[in-house]
Order: sequence, then structure tokens, then C-alpha cells
Amino acid sequence: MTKQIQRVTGMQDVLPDERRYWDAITAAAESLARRFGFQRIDLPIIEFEELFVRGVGQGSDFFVQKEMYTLAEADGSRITLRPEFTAGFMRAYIQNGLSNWTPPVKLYTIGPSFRRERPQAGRLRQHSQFNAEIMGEDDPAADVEVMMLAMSLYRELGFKGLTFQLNSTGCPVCKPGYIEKLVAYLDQHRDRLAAIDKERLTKNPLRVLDSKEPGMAELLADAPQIADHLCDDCQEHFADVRGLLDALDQTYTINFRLVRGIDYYTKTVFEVWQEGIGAQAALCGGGRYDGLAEDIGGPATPGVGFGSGIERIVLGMKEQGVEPPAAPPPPVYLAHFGGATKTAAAQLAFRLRAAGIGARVAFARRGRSLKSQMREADHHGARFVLIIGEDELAQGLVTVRPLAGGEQTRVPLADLVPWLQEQTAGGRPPTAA
RNA sequence: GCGGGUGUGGUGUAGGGGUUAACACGUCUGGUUGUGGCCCAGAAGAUCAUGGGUUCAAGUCCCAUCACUCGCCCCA
Repeated sequence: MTKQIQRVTGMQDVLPDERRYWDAITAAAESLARRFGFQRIDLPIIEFEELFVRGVGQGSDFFVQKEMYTLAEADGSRITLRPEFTAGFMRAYIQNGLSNWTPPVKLYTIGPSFRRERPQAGRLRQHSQFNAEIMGEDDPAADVEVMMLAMSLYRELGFKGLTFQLNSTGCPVCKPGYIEKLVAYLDQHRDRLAAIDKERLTKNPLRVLDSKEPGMAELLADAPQIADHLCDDCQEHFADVRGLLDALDQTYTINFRLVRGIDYYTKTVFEVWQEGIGAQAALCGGGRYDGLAEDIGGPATPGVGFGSGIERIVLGMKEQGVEPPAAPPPPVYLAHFGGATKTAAAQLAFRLRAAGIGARVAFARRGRSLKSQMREADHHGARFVLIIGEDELAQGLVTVRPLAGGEQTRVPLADLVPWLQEQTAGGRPPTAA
């Protein structure tokens, strides 16, 4: 036997049972996004490597170098499976001249992204995100609006007890000064740092803040905090965001250890955590990225947005006990006895579907017992089995057997569509007794 | 890239050196000649992840590889 081919590491098959969750999530996300005035766009999954190198490269060259799926083209150009969304958003915004639209431009998308990481709970090499961005707007109210879009999604899906993790990461005016102070403090306590944190201290000092090493909580409690070192502009922005959240009765935790590895983030950063779904507990991560547009060669453009991982929302729904409804199965099953009755069943099935009535037809290469067809109908949750035999065919009618109880009757072919429409109008799910 | 755990029919499990690998669910068939669920009877389906080794004898012990999984790094 030849070797069986299997899934590529870190990829996932989303089977129907699981897909129910995805349907619920994307339906709620799209509906909400529209209510908020966001429009959907779809972006290429592949971009030039350069976009990500420049967009997310500085200060977080780790995944740029080691985690991107990059291919060399015959002409020497290098293209990359997108490892994140925001850079692509901004590229499209600039390239298509969306800056000339009446601001603010509010866009969302849903799709996969790729990172060559070691998979673990809540983290895959291919993962899907609901992503929403507001570009061309520096009003703190925009920050709060994307936060509310994320939170509304979770609420609408049935999540309870979620709160925001919130911080400000400053801006080019105040962030460097803060980092200096932080580094000075940590340097003073070098002996209390783990090897990994010493490394971070030189490479990306802010990351030391979300270190998971033991003892860091105590050490960091006395460290300089960004909130005390924001410039006036950032200070005011942060205060406005908090004020609006208060006015909207949103609970949030100011978390000075919440940071972003990517450099283009400025001012607001936020996440929403769901306990119990593993070490990767952030349902979403977002914030303001006023520095990105210039990084990738565009005009200075403020932006704020978030990404929420669909797979993590699914984990969260399971953790919270949220059950998405299954799509109702076709109410009608057509059984037959082969030959002319099989043809008639196929014809009738197409008529029913055209009339908006879901129908399955029995498949049978050769003859098949009615018993096995009935079993199949029941298994698939049909409410009515239409039996088409030689007798029925000759008389121009079908035998209708209701599976949930009730009288078996015969209905003339001509009357069948309205009859079934009336029977299935209630939209009751079939009783699977 | 580093560390821990786990690999037995489609799924979930039992079996922890000794003849034909067990159970549940699922699947299929039959119990009516044209009638589902529940029930009953039966059937199919596993070279026990792969490759080495130890042993008279290996799902069972050892090693390696691979896969999955959890965590670190990093992040949705």
C-alpha cells in the first residue's frame, strides 16, 4: 500500500460539526460589522515579502525571519503567505487611494493567515481571523468603537463575563523615553532576570513586561509604568478612551504589562481574554497603529483595529458552553425502487428544491430495500419520506410517510409542492425521538 | 528551534511479555413481500504509528523516527 498522505502540520480540517461554530461566528461578525458601518473587503492571501518585512519587521524580526511562509518566484521576487492582516489592509488602503474616500474608512475582512509556529492549544499554522480596521481617524472614539465591535461579537455569541485588557503603548514622542527608563530599571536588577528576559532586554525591552518567568510580577510591580510617562497627547487620548468605555458601562483592566511586539502600534492596545482555552487566551488583540502607513511608504495615516481568531472564539464558545444551532436538515427524503421510479424520484427532488423545499434522494446503484432507505431518512433527520413505487407512479401520486408521527397519506404529484410547503412552513425542527 | 505527554478497527477506550487483540458507539445486512427510530440476530472493519533491538515469545520492554498534543519562544 502506498503511504497515506496526511494533513500538513498545524493545519486543520473543519468538519461539519465544527463548522457550525464558524457559521455562527462569521454570521454574527458580518451582521455586527454592517451595523457598525464597516464594509467588507477581501485581500490577497499572498503579498510581497517586503510588505511584512517593513510593516512588522522592526523590533520583531523573529517571525519575519523564522515564521513566514515565503516563496521565491522565477523572476526573483519573494512572495509571502500573509502572517497578519493589518499591513495588507494598509497596503490596499494606500494603493487603491482609499485615503480619498470620505473619512473615516471602516473596513473588515475574514480569512486565513499563516505562521510557521509550533502548534499548541489556540494556535495553528493556518488560522482565520475576523479583522476590522478604521483608517484615517485619530479620534479616541474610533479606538473604542473597534473595541465595542469585538466585545459586541462575543456578547452576541453568548459569552459572559468578559472584560478588556487595556493599555497605552505611547507614541514615538514618549515611548523611547519610557523604554530607556524601563531598561535602566531592569538593568539595575539584572540578577533577577531569567536568561530569556535578559535577551529580551536587549532585543525588545517592552516584551520583558509580559514575561511569564517566576518572580517577574514582583519585580515589574516596582518598574516604571508607561502610564506615568505618556506625553500629553497620549495621556489625553488614553483618558478619552477610558472615559468613553466608562460611559458605555464597559469593564476593563488597565494592564501595564500588555504590550505589542510589533513596532507600529501606538497609543491604545487592548485584548480580551477567555480563561480555560489554554495558554493562548486572547480572543482578540488590537490597537492603534498610527506609524504603519509611513513604514510601508504611504502618507501618514492613523489607524486602529483588531483581529480576532476564529479558532480561539470556537474554543471560547466551547469553554462557555455556547452551542451554535445546527442547520436544519432537508425535511424531505425520497425513496424509490430503482428503474423508472428512481428517475421519477430524481425529477421530483429537483422540482422540490427549485420550490425551496430541501430534499434528499436515495442513491442506489442497484435495488435497495425500502427499510434501508427509511433508516437513512431517519438518520438524516428527514420529516417526510416520499415513497415512489410502481403503483404511485402509475397513479400519478406519492406516498407521504411522516416520520415524526401522523397518518401516512397519498398526495397527487400536482398538489405535492403546495402541500409540502404548508407542512414545512412552521419551520419546526424535526423531532429526533 | 527547545522541553513534557500520547500513538490499539471510522470514533472513544481495554489489554502492561505467552495461543484466534476485547468492549462501546458508529457502519452494513436480516428479523415483511414496499415502511424508520427501540429491540433482537449477524457481518464487515486493526499487519496494535513506522523502523530497528532485547527475548524461546513483543500492543506489551528498550532505542530511533514520524505524527498528534500541551507548553516555551512568539502571537489571533
